[in-house]
Amino acid sequence: MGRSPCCDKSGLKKGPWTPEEDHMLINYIQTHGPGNWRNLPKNAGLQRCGKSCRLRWTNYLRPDIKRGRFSFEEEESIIQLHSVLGNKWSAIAARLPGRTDNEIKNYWNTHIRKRLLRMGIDPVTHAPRLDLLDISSILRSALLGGTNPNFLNILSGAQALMNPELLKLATLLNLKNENNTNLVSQNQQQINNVANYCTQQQLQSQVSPQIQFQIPTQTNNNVDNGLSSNLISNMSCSSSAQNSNPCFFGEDLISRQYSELVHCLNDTNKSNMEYESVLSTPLSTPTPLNSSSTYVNSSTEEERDTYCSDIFKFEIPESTLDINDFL
DNA sequence: AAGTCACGCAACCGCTCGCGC
DNA sequence: GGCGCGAGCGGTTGCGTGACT
Repeated sequence: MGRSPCCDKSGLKKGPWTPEEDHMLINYIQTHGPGNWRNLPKNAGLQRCGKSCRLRWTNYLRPDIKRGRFSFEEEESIIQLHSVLGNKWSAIAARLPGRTDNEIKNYWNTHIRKRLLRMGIDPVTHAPRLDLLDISSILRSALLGGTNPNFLNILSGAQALMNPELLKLATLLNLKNENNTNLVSQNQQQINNVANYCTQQQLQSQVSPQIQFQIPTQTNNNVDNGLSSNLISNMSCSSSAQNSNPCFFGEDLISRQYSELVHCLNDTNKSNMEYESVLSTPLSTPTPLNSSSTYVNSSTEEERDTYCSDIFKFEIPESTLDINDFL
């Protein structure tokens, strides 16, 4: 079955609408209401395709359309909705009063998409583009005890892409390794388990759109239940992700690996005091994704970049990581 | 001042879906 | 069930404009 043209295109005008055409269309719709787009141009005296009239009305002339710059709240909503709905622009527009699907689509393609790419976030999956960073090698370097004076710098560079709890763990291990060179040889297998997990997680995260939104809650002081459970919850996908993501990583394996690791760490410590002090220190203060309190509508594009970077960023204050505090 | 380039956005195109016959 | 049609949706295009050289 051949596709019939939406209208007879001969003699119909294309291109930008003139103010006169807009006025004619508005007048007609105000009198007769929208609908029956096929006959509307003829009845309104417009030399336009009905489809073109509908688009002009729905995307530009409709009185309830909100013009102007997108607010941070709207931008945040778009990102969140897009992570769930994908390129369903009409569905996203339905949840943003006054915005059209076309406008949202354009804004996504010209602003948000580019910003996410700059941040190393895949705009399709909303996952960090870990293919740009060999995290497993960084963690291995830390976990296997290679004394790397630039380790914290490496972590700092990686911090925008990594799970904050992994950073804490790797940082901690690096520091512990400096203090106890026997740790590696004694617990090689456990450490390798974690490193291997990180490698798998790195691969998984490239197809898991939910991971980057697993903003952690405040770290629990309890080493065993706090670190491992919090870390596990962040490494694992959300319940919805578990249902949809075939790559979901079972919690049993993660739990076992981290129980082993935490047990290993505890064995090497006479006291948990310094360990807990590390964990209780606010290494990260992630900005809640849902928080709108930090938004300023009049902010510049650069400020938005900064804000959006902060969504995925967790600070590691140098003072917090003063090695002397741990020794 | 003129030319070039990059960007943003309105509009178009082609496809799918739903409904009535 | 098949067909025709209208409407809607998502991807793409092309023009206007401002920045840059």
